[in-house]
Amino acid sequence: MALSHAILAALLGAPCSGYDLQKRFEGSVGFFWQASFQQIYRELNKLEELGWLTSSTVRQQNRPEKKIYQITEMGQESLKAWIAEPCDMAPIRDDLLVKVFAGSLVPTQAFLAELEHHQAQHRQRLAIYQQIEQQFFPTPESLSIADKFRYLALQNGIHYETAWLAWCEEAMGAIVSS
Amino acid sequence: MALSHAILAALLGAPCSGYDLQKRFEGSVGFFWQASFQQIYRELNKLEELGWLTSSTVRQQNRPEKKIYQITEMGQESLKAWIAEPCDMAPIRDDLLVKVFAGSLVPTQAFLAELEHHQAQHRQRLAIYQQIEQQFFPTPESLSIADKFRYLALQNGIHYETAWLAWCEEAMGAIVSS
DNA sequence: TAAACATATTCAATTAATTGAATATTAGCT
DNA sequence: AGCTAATATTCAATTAATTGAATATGTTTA
Repeated sequence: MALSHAILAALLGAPCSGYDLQKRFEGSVGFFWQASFQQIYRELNKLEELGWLTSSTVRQQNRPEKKIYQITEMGQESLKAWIAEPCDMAPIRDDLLVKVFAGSLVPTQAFLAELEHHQAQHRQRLAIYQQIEQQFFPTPESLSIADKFRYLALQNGIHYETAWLAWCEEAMGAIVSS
Repeated sequence: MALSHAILAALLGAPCSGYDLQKRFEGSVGFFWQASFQQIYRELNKLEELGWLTSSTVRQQNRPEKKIYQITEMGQESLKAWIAEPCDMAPIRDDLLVKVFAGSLVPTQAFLAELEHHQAQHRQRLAIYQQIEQQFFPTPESLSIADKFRYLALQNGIHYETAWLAWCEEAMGAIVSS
C-alpha cells in the first residue's frame, strides 16, 4: 500500500506534524498520491505503532500543541524495500473517460462545456508544475541525486498534463465539427 | 460513483452476462475504469435492485446457465444525468511516481530495471490501443457519433501512453548519466 | 464583539476495492 | 479415469478511501 510509503517519503526531507504533512502533500508527493487529512492522521498512528515513525509532542505558544513525526531506521528500511520491489503500471480510473465513452448520450454543448472545464483544470495544474520547475529546478543539469529524482517526478507530471491538454484540443475540435 | 455507470455504459452496446461484461471490460471501458469480476457481479445486483437493469436467466446447452442483464429506461436516464453533471480531473495515485520521488534511496541499477519494466508495460498497452485503432477506426473521419466518442476515449489512451513512454526515455537517460 | 480563518487532531459511519475461496457445468486432453 | 481449462456466479473477510462532524486555541478582520 502506497499511502504509508508516500508519507515516509514525504518525511524524509524533514520531520513534521500531521498538519504540516497535509500541507506538504499539496505541492509534492500529493500530486502523485493524494490523501485526505483524516487518512494521513490515521496512517501516522498506524506507522507509529509499526515502529516506522516516532513522535514527540511539542507545546507551542499561541497555538495548540502538535506532534512531530520522524522516520525511524526501520521506516527507512521499509521504504527502501518497498521501492525496490517491482510494481505494475497504475490502473486508470477516470470518470471523464467513461463519460467520453458514452458521451453521445448527452447534448454536444454540454459535453463541450465539460471538456472546457477539464482543459482549464489541466492548464492550471500544468502552470503549477511549471512554476515549481522554474523555482526549484532552474538548472536541471546540476542537481543532487535526490533532487534529480524529484525533478523526474515533476517532469512526469508535466508530460501528463501536456498530453491531456493536447487531447482536449483534439477532442473539442472533433466534437464541434460534428 | 463511476463503476455503476461504467457498467451501464458497457451495457449500452448490447445486453450481456456478468461474465461477458468482465470480458468486455478488458478491451474497452475497462481501460479507463478497471474492476474485478467480484466487483462487477456485486454491482450488477445493486443496479438491478435500483431498477437500472433487468435480468433474465438463460439456460444453455453444454454450459452453466447465465443471467443476461439489460439496461432499463431508468438506467439510461441515470447514466445521462451522471454524464451531464460536471466532475473534476481524476486524482493520480501512482506507486511508481512516489517511488521516483524517493528513488535516490535505492541503487541506480535497481531503479533502472523498474523503469524498463514500466516502459515495457506502457509499450504493450500502446500497441493494444494502436491495434484497436487500426481494426475499429480505420477511417476516423467517417464515424457515427457514438463511435466518434469511443474513438476520442481511445485517443486519450494513446496520448497517455505516448507521454509515459517519452518520460521513460527521459528518465532512463537522466539516471544512467548520473 | 462576532465572524472568519489558520493551526492541530480525532472519531465515526459509510462506501468502495482487494483478496481469497467456494461452487457448478461441460469440453478437451492424457 | 483424472486433469486442466473455460464458462458462470456467489460469499466472506479485510483493507482502503470518502464524508461529515466534533473539539480546541489563537489571530485577524469586519
